[in-house]
Amino acid sequence: MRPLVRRFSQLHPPNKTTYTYNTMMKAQLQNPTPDPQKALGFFNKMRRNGISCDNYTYPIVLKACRMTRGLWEGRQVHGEIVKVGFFNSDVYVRNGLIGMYCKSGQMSCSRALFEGFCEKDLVSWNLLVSGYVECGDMVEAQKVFDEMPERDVVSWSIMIDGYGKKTGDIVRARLLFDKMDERDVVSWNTMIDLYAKVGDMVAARELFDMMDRKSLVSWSIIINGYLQHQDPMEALYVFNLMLSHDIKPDKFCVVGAISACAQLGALDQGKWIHMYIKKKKIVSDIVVNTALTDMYMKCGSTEEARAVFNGMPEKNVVSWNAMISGLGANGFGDEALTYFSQMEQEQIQVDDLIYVSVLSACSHGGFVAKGLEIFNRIKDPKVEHYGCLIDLLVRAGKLEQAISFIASMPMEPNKDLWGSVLLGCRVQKYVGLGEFVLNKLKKVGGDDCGVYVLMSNIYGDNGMWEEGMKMRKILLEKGMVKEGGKSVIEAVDGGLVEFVCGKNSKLCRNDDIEHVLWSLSKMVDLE
DNA sequence: ATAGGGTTAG
Repeated sequence: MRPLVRRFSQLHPPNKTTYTYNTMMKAQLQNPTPDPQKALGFFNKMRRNGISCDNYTYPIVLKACRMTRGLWEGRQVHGEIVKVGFFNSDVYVRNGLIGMYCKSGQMSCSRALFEGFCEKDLVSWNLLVSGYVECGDMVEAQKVFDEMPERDVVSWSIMIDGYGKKTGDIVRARLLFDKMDERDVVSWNTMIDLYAKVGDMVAARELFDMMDRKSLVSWSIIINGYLQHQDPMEALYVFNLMLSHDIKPDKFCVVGAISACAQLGALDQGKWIHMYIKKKKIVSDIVVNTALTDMYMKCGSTEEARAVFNGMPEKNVVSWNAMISGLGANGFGDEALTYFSQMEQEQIQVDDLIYVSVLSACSHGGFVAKGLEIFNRIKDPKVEHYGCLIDLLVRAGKLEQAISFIASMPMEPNKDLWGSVLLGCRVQKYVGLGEFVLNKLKKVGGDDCGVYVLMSNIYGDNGMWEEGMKMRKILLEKGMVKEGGKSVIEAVDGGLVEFVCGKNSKLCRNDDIEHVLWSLSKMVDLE
């Protein structure tokens, strides 16, 4: 039996028509993982085999050039188009050319082509405007926009996005948005995304709530917006809202929700989402799996984190980092080091953050020699790496060695680094050094509330009560208040409850929790 | 067939 469908490569040359090639090239650009290089490969083969191009071929090829930013290839195609005589016959071909030149930043070229067109349509105008926007030339973009014989939602959205992203003029963007006669999903999402990016989640949410037809992009903008601006509770709330509306989230929304669980330490919610992804067959990728690994690690569930990580079909440096930093933070320092060497064996490119994770794993595990060895392998150590090293030495009780390392640093120590030293001063009762460090911290603006409390304790530990009181007085004078600590606890019913320390909040259930803590402490006392 | 929105994870 001959197969009904034959692979492209099995077709004989006479069957390889222009149409077939066009379809193949288009498929390369529309794949989940677009490969414009491959599309251009087909194009070259097409010409080698003497297959003629038609008016559908060139827009596709030009788009491929645009995606690879292959200006040289694009110019060749341009020449061929003129030679073959397609230039003046087809507006799609001409627009493809403008798009290609715009993406390579050749605005004078695009403009000249545009001016020479016998006939231009709305797409030609929009391409020109978006070209200027891309270059950050909002003045010229506005000029062209004003000259347009007619404008559609695309023209307006390009301008809105440009004012927001290129000049940061969100007020102007909003003015344009309000001026629009009609808006589609993309124009709404563009405006909402601008607000979310600058952290104005109130405005973003207001628009989002006003939308009647939200797309998955809209939901993802809001969920990830809350996440990026330290409101994981709200991110999770919106995610659950989505589910209650029977909307199936995609990987972008799901990643936001998983990361929110990681930030909150909401293990049960996280597990539930993990199950939900599997059950609903949501297309996961390396990012989703890395987020899951990180979430399990942050929630202290190392076993499940290992299971996700080891089951990943492919991993990148971010995945390895989630694993290594997670193991270190959960007290599996030696295992973190094992994974690190495995990672190096698999030829994964090590980056700065990996070294931070590995060094802090050494620090928590007390592996001084190993930590020093790894530090010496870093080609261009950053202040964060020195910070890890100092922390490692301080925790190991080697304060003097830490100080001499600081002296050898090619850059200024930051406040975290001095903070580690100050902690060491308390443990080893070094008052004078503590005072020295406090002065350094003042200079880098790192003398926060915790620092004065620590310094006061250093004085106290050494019987210097008056100096200790002085620190307390500074706290009062500067009006420094310890930032309210906040924990989120998963209630028995699966809901999330905030437990706020240092201030009273009517919204949280501090009384209930304090009551439980009180009974627990009584039980401990009885033992 | 050409133009505008989310690149999310450490």
